[in-house]
Amino acid sequence: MREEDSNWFSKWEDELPSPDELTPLSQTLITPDLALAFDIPTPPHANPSPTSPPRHPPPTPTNHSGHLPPPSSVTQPISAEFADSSELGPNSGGDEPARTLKRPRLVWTPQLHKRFVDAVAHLGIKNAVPKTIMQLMSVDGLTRENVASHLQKYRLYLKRMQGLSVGGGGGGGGGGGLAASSDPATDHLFASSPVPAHFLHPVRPSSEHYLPFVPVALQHHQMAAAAGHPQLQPQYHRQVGHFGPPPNGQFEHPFLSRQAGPIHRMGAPIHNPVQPYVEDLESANANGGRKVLTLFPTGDD
DNA sequence: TAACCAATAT
DNA sequence: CATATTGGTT
Repeated sequence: MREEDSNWFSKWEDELPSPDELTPLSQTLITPDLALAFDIPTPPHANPSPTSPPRHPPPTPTNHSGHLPPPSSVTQPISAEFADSSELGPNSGGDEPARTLKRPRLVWTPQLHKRFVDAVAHLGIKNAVPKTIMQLMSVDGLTRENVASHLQKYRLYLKRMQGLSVGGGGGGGGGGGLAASSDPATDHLFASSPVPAHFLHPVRPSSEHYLPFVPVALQHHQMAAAAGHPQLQPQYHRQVGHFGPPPNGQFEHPFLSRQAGPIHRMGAPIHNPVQPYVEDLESANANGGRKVLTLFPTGDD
């Protein structure tokens, strides 16, 4: 019985983006093929999820007297764009059997995960349920199932860490480092994002959340952009063994490959508290020789 | 009914 | 191993 959650009325606050800003979902995660297949008109209103009309989030604050998140600082057009354009099944024509189309596995990139964590952190453990998280993330294409699955894993990760920091004895080893990266075999993606401190106990009312968070999403019809660009995020399914060598010594990540505009950093703190993200050398070896490089341009967001 | 969660399957 | 999918509850 977890029906106790009925207080969130009080919280939520204006932190949440107004319904209008919220759910601009149209960020193009839908591949052109998919869109066509689904008969999705270009205009906003296309949610691939056949089971979830994008409706306003829970009880919308009757009166948002306040303010909502900054208009849009750097609002990165976060889109979980899958790769598309590419070989299709048998049917060269590709004009018909759209039904029964399966989406490619979603790849949780550090960026996406970060958004995920931010959303969870801002919502508070209590309200951090798949649906809400999904809505807050505003990442088009993201489905509740996607988030639910990831959330499950994330919770396990948190639990593991909690048990590790204070327990004692058990296992020996380890060393506790609290926020430090735990074992190489345990964290992959999760370690790349800071874990909100208060993820275990009910968020203290006094303690508001932190971070500004910018759920806003672009309102551009990236459809055109996506169509024009061959690939925004070709993350079909490719283990990150090691990306090709920098063509000219310049990194080019599939993610930031788009958004070529004047990116200004809002009130960026002088120092970036973000984790430096260092990779352990021996740890990789201990795992069996599989070194996963999850490096990323920490310069985003 | 729809959403959550945990377990299971790919 | 990371996600997706399913089953059982609420």
